[in-house]
Amino acid sequence: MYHYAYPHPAVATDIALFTVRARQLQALLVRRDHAPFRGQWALPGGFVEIDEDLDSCALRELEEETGVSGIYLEQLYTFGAPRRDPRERVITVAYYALAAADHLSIRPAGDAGDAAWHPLATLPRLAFDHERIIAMAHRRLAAKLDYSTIVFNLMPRRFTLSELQQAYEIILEEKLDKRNFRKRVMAYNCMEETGERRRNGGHRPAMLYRVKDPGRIEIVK
Amino acid sequence: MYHYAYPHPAVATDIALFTVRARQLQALLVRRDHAPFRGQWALPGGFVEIDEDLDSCALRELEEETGVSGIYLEQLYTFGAPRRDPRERVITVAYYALAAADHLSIRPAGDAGDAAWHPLATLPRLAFDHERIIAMAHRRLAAKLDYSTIVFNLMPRRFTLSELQQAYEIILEEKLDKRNFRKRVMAYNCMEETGERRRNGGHRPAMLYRVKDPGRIEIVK
DNA sequence: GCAAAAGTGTTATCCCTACACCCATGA
DNA sequence: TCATGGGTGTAGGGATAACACTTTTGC
Repeated sequence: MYHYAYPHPAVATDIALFTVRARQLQALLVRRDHAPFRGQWALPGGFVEIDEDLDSCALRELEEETGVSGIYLEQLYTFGAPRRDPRERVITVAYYALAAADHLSIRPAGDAGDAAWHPLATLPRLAFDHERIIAMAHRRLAAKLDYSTIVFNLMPRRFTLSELQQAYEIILEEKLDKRNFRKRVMAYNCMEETGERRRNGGHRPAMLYRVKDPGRIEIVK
Repeated sequence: MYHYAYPHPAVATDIALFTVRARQLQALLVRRDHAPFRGQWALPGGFVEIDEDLDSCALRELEEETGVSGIYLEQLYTFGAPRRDPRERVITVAYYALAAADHLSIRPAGDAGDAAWHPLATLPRLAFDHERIIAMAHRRLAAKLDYSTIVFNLMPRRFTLSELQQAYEIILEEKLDKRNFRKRVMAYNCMEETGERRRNGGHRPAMLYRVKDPGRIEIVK
């Protein structure tokens, strides 16, 4: 037992991990197998350990509950309404994360009985205030597309310009002009041709690009 | 005594309240009269009560420690490095706030033995990681000037366009062109002439403006 | 009359937008 | 040969940036 002279809230992190799959923006959800909200879908997340940094907690929880690691992660907002968790006062530091859909192996483990991608357009009812967290993360991501190169965190190692454009269109929920789009992303000067092309059905193969320096992502514009 | 099966961190809020005074961006600091960092300057703030919303906590602490109320407040970032407070694990949800310098009466009270404005250019050594919080709040404020009308939260009820321009210049740390500036803020269409002018030394008096709808602030652009 | 800030328009440049056709492939 | 997505350039319009002189006051 741990005791304190004043009541302390519990602190957790929750992570909205996004990817673009099957031409949809999808979030990784886990099915809860404890009360409250047992059986319902929720964001991966959990309580902060007493000697653990917040970012580390988010990464650890994501790894434990879903097997996902090595992704882009950014703090989003802290939600602390007094009754957002029926058990006790829980303040959650929400994060959002981005990953490429390809060979990201989802391994359900830990608290989570199940982990799966869900399109944002057809989310089930979520536990706690997790719909709000996802909505805010989506807004933030869409805003960042306009002034940063954050989008490359959603792309696989090699990708075509059409795939990149699709990612933008799916997140922003609007069509973009192909020629203007290409001019713009080329001006970022952070991609290079691989020289290889992808053959993909009955049409001209598309050039595959890669990010020049995957670390130096996030330049504003 | 309150006890828990697992250790719980303490949760606090800290508030970086900015104003523009004497042609400088200044932050409101309080002098600590308890350990740790006794006698050093710090941001106003304190622990979240168990049934209290985070925003409410920030407003309450600001009021208790400085007497300031009725201002613009926005959540900034949550800082939770394990040893940022030597007493126990304290996670702080940082806010920033904006106020007009005029008749904002500072009343030192509560935990704080003293409260005073300090120019960001000449901050004393601060307690905890409060320098980082102020630096991040300044960056956020500067960024928001470019795509919102947040600046009006720093202006008194009536102000001149030169004063408004000075606020921009002080926060952005760059000179702006007078004619272009006026075109731009007039295009926001959220100010109106009061009809009165301010005589202020040996030159032509300046028109005083007011914000049309102080509530409807924050429109992006 | 002189110093000092208030006030006021026009022009050039750059960026963004709109827009249509040929190319390489698989069936 | 036809259907499909890949790939390319230019011209017009709107927004932004650069720029200088007159006005009103206090001393």
